[in-house]
Amino acid sequence: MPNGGKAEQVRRHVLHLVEAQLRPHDKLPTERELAGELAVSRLTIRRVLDNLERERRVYRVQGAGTFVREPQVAKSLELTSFSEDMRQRGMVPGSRLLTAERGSAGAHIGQELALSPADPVVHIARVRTADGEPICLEHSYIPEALAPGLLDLDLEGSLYELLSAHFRLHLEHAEQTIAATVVDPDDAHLLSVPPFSAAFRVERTGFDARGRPIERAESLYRSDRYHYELTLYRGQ
Amino acid sequence: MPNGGKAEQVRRHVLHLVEAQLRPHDKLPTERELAGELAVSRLTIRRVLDNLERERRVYRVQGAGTFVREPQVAKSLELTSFSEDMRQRGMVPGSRLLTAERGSAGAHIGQELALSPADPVVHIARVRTADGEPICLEHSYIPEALAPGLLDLDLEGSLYELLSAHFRLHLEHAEQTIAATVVDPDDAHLLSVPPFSAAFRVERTGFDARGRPIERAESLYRSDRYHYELTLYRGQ
DNA sequence: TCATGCGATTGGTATACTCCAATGCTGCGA
DNA sequence: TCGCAGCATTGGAGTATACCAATCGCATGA
Repeated sequence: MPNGGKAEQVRRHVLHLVEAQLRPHDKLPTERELAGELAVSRLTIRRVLDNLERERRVYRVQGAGTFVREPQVAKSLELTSFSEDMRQRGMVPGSRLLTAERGSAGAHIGQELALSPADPVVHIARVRTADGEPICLEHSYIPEALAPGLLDLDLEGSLYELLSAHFRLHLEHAEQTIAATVVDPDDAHLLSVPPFSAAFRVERTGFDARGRPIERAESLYRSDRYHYELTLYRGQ
Repeated sequence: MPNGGKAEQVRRHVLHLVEAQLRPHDKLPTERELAGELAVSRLTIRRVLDNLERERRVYRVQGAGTFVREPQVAKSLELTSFSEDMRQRGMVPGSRLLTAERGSAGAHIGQELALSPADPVVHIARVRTADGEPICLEHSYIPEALAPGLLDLDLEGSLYELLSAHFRLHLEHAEQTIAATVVDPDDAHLLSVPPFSAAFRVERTGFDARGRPIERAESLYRSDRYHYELTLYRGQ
């Protein structure tokens, strides 16, 4: 048996139906039929369909059947790096390094990163670009103790990929606030937009799986070239 | 049996442990122990724990056990009505009705609601308030065929609760885009902010469980009194 | 003293079975 | 022709059982 468990095979079979054979609102075979065709128990079928239902690929109506769901236009919001995000939008990510220096955390950043104000942090300021055009002005702060020698690496690419590959720091979740604002003249120049244009101010603290703060980022996004698209769901 | 099924009882029991008895990273009883104590089968326990794991209340390590997860600070972004949202922030929601009229959908709104441009829609414009202060200027469009007589109801409260209670229209998910903008003088007056202040422009199409568009809403939120706070997770 | 490996424990996967509850079709009767 | 009762179908919930796979502690031997 080269491929995974039965559930995995069932999943592939059903997904093939959903993606290639059927259209939205078409009815899938009944659970009992699937169990018979694929020679697995109905409970296994149900576990697979439970997952597909959670992933919003199908919906179920008791007494009626299981049906193919209308495909989503926008993905639900997930944690991605700027680089990933831009690649998904079909653009080539890049950045121009403005600042890369060692300093003490200070009260504000120290608070966010659970450090004392005197602890050393690495401060990186970059203009992030997509297809060469400025999109975002980003200040990142990383505890130096977690990433010694970070300043000697190439900081033009994805910071997260760097932290993951060189320091085994894997971002698992982030807390983020998003506000609307207007850009002041200095920042406007860096972003190549007129002064007082509309922009997003995004403040993010990133954590690893153990709940340790890894990074604080404070960014300014042009609103004319960047907006959020997301799908929201009713909780429970 | 006044309360729900066994799974529901098990869930309450385990949730009590997680919230009141144990601390983060403490070990829950094993699945077999829980099954014995609560006199249900292990499979029922597992279904409950599967759900709690998805909700990030617990985490599991094969061969080791199930453990209480570190509590989340901010909730992940979920679909809520303006009224719910404001109540969660500890404020009293309200609204001032500006417009409530019947009209034809037109090309743009028709497109979003999957109607032809001539189909009738109800257009409701309101200033949404929190503790009496304007927060958001909102234009809502609802297909009249789905909610006949909507205009005769009290439109000062939650529109979603109205649609749910009177027309069995239950919002299940929404696709939303968020942009940063500045408010023009007319809208600034309605929101009691200076002209050209920063604001969010939110455009949302809401769907029911079958994927039918139910509502289109185009809103303008003051940024000085409203911002997004959310927790993001790495996908898969 | 330290490493190795074995075995008990714990979650992961799969099966077969039973009964319940919502849906929706069919046909009968007014 | 219309409405409704009844029944087959379909997903929902629960049980008992078996075996697999990762983990961890303990005992044994170098």
